[in-house]
Amino acid sequence: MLRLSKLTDYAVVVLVRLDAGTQVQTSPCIAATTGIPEPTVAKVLKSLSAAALVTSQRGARGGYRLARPLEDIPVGEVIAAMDGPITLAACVDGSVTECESLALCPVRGRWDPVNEAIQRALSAISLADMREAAIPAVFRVPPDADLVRVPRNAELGHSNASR
Amino acid sequence: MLRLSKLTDYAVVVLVRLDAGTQVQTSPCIAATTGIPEPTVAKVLKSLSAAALVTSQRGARGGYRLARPLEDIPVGEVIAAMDGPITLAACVDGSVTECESLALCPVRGRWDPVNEAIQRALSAISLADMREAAIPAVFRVPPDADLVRVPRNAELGHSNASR
DNA sequence: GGTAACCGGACCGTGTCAGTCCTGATTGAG
DNA sequence: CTCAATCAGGACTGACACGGTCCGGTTACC
Ligand code: FES
Ligand code: FES
Repeated sequence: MLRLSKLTDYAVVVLVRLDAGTQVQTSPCIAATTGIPEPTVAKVLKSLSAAALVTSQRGARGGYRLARPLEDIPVGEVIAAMDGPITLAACVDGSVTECESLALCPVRGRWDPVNEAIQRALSAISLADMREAAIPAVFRVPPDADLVRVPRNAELGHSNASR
Repeated sequence: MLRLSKLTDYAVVVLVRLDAGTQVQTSPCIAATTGIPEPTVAKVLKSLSAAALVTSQRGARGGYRLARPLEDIPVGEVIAAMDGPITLAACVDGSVTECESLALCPVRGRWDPVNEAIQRALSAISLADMREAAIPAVFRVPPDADLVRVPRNAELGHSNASR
């Protein structure tokens, strides 16, 4: 259904959450304030760090910090960081691979304009646009509260309640 | 990787192929001229028929025909016919379902503008645009040749040669 | 009536993905 | 100096959607 992976959605949530405050934030802290399971948050942060969207501080009192302001992060870049490059079909860009019966395919390489249009649309929207849009104040996290360190064994209450 | 399903790619191939000639074409015939396995072609045609993109003629000497000229078929409609409605995340449009921890999600419903941008990009490109683009003449199928009926047990030679 | 083609399902192997866990490497705090 | 907190990177597993195939039934031409 042309659906992006759930990890990408989490990445946007984490990045927006990371925007509050200038201090580094640990993955357990982010997990607690977003409701996402902690191992998953760690995984997302690692991918984001590999893509240079966040900077990491190792060691005790370490954590993550935004590498760039949200305004400079197009949503397409987040998708590319999590799900790999945006390629609708197997035969876009210069990749000649994959398509086995490419000698017969009449639309060989014809997905390129479509792919390009999507990439352009995804580059025009930044994470700030997604944050700025009208969100009920209830959902907003206070910028300075909840930034206290939470112990690793904090009760999150999301263990097996959903499914 | 934001990749669309292979069936959708096949659908575009089949639709472009169906544009040649005004007569109805059977699925074995299309399968032979495109190199796609015949049962798969039948499945694609069925989905396309359900979406009213092609019209079907039952009975002997039956087959499929384009319901509209290629110019009037945006590629987004084909994707919607094959992969369902275009919904990047689970929470777009009015669907409040799926998102379990929606009370915490800070980007609730914020994928809507992104989704909309993609839909607009996908609606602006028609199948004719994908066909018209420069395709080497070698890959073009002669418009009137190969339109002869092929028996169902024709040797296609794609059984296990590729993998 | 026979035959050729579509119709609408069900069916199953395979591959990808979400989620978890474990073992290091690094750095600040005590 | 020692320890604990935290990130880094990979391996592993179960769930699930997807690609692909097949079957009985129906419709229309010959
Ligand atoms: S889909 Fe790649 S050549 Fe046809
Ligand atoms: S992804 Fe749907 S509410 Fe967050």
